[in-house]
Amino acid sequence: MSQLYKLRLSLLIPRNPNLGHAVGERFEGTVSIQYLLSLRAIHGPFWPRDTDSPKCESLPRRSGALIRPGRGRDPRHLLELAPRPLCLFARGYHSHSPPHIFEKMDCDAATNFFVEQDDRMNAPDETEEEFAARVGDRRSAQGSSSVRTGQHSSDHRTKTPRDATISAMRHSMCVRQKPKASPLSAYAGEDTIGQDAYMSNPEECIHSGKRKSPDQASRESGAPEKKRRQQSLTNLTAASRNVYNPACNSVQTDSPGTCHTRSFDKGPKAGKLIVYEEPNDDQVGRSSKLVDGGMSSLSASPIIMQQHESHQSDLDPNFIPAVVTSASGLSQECSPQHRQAVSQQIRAYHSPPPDIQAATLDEPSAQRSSLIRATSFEDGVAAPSSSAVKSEFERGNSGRARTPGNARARNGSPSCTAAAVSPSSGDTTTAASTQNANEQPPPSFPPRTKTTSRKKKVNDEQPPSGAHVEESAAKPKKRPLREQKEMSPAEFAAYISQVTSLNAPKKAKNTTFLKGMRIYYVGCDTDKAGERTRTKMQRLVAFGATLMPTYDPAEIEIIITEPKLTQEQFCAKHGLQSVKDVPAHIPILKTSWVTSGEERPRLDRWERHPSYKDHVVKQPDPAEANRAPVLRPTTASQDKLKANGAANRDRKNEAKVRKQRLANSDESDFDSERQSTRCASQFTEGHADKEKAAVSAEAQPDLPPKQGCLSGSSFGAAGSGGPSAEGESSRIPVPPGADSSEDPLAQYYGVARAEQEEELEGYFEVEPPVILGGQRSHFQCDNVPDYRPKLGECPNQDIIDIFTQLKEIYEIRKAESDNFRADTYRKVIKSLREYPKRIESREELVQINGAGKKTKDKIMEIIKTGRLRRLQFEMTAELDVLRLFQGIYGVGSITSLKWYAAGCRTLDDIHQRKGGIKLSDAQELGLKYYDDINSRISRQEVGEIFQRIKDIAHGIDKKLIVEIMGSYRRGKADCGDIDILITRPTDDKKHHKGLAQRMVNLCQMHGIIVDHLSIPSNWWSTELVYHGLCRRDDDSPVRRLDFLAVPYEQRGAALLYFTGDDIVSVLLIQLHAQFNRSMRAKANKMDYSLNQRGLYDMVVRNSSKRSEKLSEGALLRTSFTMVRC
DNA sequence: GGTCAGATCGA
DNA sequence: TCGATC
DNA sequence: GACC
Ligand SMILES: O=c1ccn([C@H]2C[C@H](O)[C@@H](COP(=O)(O)OP(=O)(O)OP(=O)(O)O)O2)c(=O)[nH]1
Ligand SMILES: [Mg+2]
Repeated sequence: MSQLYKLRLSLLIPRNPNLGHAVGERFEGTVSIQYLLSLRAIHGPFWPRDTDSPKCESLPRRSGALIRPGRGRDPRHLLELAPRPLCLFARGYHSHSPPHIFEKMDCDAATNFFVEQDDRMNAPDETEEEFAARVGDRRSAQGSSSVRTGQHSSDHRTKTPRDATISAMRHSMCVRQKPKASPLSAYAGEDTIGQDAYMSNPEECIHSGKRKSPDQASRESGAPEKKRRQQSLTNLTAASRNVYNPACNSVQTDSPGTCHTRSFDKGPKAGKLIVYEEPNDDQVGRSSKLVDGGMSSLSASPIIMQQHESHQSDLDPNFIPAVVTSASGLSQECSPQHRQAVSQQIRAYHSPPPDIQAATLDEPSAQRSSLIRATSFEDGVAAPSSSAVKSEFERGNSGRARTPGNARARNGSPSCTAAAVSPSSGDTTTAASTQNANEQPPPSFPPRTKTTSRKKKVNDEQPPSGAHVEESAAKPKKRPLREQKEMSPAEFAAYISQVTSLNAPKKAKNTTFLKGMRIYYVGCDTDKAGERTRTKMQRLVAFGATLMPTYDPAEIEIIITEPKLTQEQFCAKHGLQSVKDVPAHIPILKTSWVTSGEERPRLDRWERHPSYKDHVVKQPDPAEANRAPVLRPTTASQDKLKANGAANRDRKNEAKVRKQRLANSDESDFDSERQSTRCASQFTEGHADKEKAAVSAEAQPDLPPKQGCLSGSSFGAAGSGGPSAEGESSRIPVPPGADSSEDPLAQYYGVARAEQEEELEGYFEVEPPVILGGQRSHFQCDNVPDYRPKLGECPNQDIIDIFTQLKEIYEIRKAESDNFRADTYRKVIKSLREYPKRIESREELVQINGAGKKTKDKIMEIIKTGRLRRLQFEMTAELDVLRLFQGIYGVGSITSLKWYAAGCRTLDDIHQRKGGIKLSDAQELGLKYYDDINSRISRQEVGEIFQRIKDIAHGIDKKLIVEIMGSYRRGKADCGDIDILITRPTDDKKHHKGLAQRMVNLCQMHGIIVDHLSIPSNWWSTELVYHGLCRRDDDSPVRRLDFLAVPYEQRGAALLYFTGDDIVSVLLIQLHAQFNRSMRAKANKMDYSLNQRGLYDMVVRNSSKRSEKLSEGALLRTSFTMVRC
């Protein structure tokens, strides 16, 4: 029995000016708790605004009211705004939406609820009493009962014939989706379209499935599929024990086109997926579609993903079971019984209309999809106040100058003016008139037209001659480290060294940071090298280090350990009495030392770490002091030596130095090195000061902060701040003097350690204001929803700003570690933004999702002291350079680091190939069009370009479905690129193979496409990815253009993928809200696999034990994607 | 102590 | 296989 | 860095 609540909701999402949606207003009425929950589930947690009426006891405070549909409007329209149903999952899984939602909304309830939702809301003219009387009694929801019965009710698969099912779906959709003449219909209009499209889906599938001959199917799937099959079989063999008999799955499809709801109870965030199954056509057409997620089903827009036929098409009946069998692999984690149980939960389900893909795809106007609206809604929620809204959308990325702040660091402007490359002349495209996609290969296969010289694929490779192209889909997967043979750390060290050395010759030159350094790494594990240990070792080797497998004081130069490893443990591992036994000349550093390279060619960061090592730390300062000195000398002998200098610890100095350098001009490596060294020494002093300051509480925050600021912010500041010090440092070589600083350092260490041990890497205090200043406008919090205490800024903006900085740092330097920390910060930042009031106590932090102990500590520190000590220490200079380089298309963290190490500091350096660096074709273009590519594109321009391309496409084949995706589809005010999805119905038995190429060729001829960034491996496929550069006209900037062609059956999944989630760009870094990732993670957790092609079931993942065998069979795939049959 | 999305393309 | 990108 |  559902409880009723009075609800006054305020829709916090202002209208999205780009989509012309008006969402706001208010709704007052009575609804059931389920309704509330469902809304919340869809739209994510919102802060309760009016706490007066809705008694949301059952709802966590935070999850309060979500919406505020228009006054007098049927709030249900909001459902139609829901982006993608599965969003729930995503939210539930990644975004920290309280799991309880899933708990409360069990599958049955959710499913039924959706069907009945009409009845759960009061009619406009209905009194509360009336409503209560009606809704209070569950059975009252008879209206849709028939539908319900057919669709959801039973746990057993409905026997409803396919047609019936479909019609039932339609019916349900109608009921549910189209609120009576809702004012929203304006944009809800798609529903109709959606329905049609939706309905056609299943039918088409079946159709195509049956229509296709097994032969054909197998042909299409091609070799890869076979391979996979073989592999899978192999796998099976290995794991033939636990057999999961699909036959046991009552859900089996005997009736065609049955929809199943699958529920999952794994983990706290369990949810469910509703799967639509095609008729069990043994040979072909078996496809499972992910209709949506539990609650999502309520949304008017379910998403359907169909598997590509080819995936299953050639699976023979026998094979399938086998595959399933392979699930035995899973059995270890998930017993057959369990799976069976789960599967039994599957019920027939009538999916709601899938407007999304259908609508969009079928309907040209890209804008009006509800999805967009939905998304925008989401977006709005996240950020905004009305004004905010605007900001949300408009601000998008535009706010932050795409031109990286780095630009300043840029000495020379990259000649961005380069003219577009003229289209290749002899294009076959010419022929491109309107031809239909034929089964048969085009008469003359279009030659690849890449302007740039590319040798690679010969497009024509796949002769269209009728047969064969493998569209395959076998996807290679990377094999988890754990699959590798088990080895002890020492063994692995030796192994990795060897392996690397074999491959090294090639790369060697780029990975020299640690070249020649004999490093002994000690992880936390002893017996066998775990994932972390392996990763670290690999990294060390990758950077050129000579990894010593065992602890041999005579051979070792440096010891690197994990922060967590205590000195006691260290000693125990090596049979030492105390760390003191470690020769003074061997510094014990943390892993971060390697990655913390400062500026110099070799990663210097590590310098700051010399002090850390617990062992060392514990030891009297002298010890460390000694080490540091020793280090230098050592380093002196080697290139890296420099880096080692204790001095290095201070990044600030270096940063400053660098900045100066940059400002002045590049200096030779030598100089730079020397400088850094000098600086370092001074730094130490600086640190000492800081330390003192820190120790004495914040009594003397000034000095330290300033330094920090200086280093971090601007030159000028630097000069004024720690003036003499820095100035001198750079000028005065600090020879042994540096050593003198050792003492101070020692102290610093002591203090620092305590803090550092926590894991924070050394960092200096920085003045938040300075750092934060420029970026603020880019934060979503800029505009705050009215329910927030203050408009314009989040109550915890300062914390957010600091965390944002940390996140950025980790992202730019992800090459050196991983990106998971940045992800964590992202989550926390998001949570903080959603938190309505100023955080004052640690207890409150419980509500900040994603914040663990360390994060909480940081937050508290910020609250108490106004700053995070550790924060920046980042050498802004280096960071700026890396960021600058990463602004070049095709250049990521690793490449930027290499270039930096090679001595490059500006784009001019890159141009000149300073240091002998090499650029790929794409990077070349990225450099050439640096500014263009890094600027946002107005919707207007995107629309124009898209229209031209679309026209061209339709000139080739009117049946081509060409739709714009990405941020444009989401309604963003500006776009980073132009994403276009291409597909084509196959009802006339024709396909779009080769048409994408013709599109590209024609676009080139028309001067729209100017160059290519990457070309599909096979043009003759219905499934391909193309990246290029285009421009509206000769006077317009060059823009990135992405084509994604997919088989018609996969359009749903492709749409889901390509539409993605909102992205907030901050200083060249894209921060995806992670919609795709989270949804995929969710699917994964449920033992499904979701990708741009569809949702796959029966994914077999290597289990620990099996891994051995598997690994042996090198061919082993990490997972098999099967379709339930 | 493992996992953190899953895929394509270039080199 | 790795790096970058979607 | 968090979570399982
Ligand atoms: O790591 C990623 C990046 C993107 N995508 C999907 C979602 C995204 O929406 C789509 C297009 O990518 P793009 O980089 O163009 O992002 P966008 O959302 O269009 O934003 P913008 O182009 O404005 O930067 O590809 C992913 O799945 N994973
Ligand atoms: Mg885009």
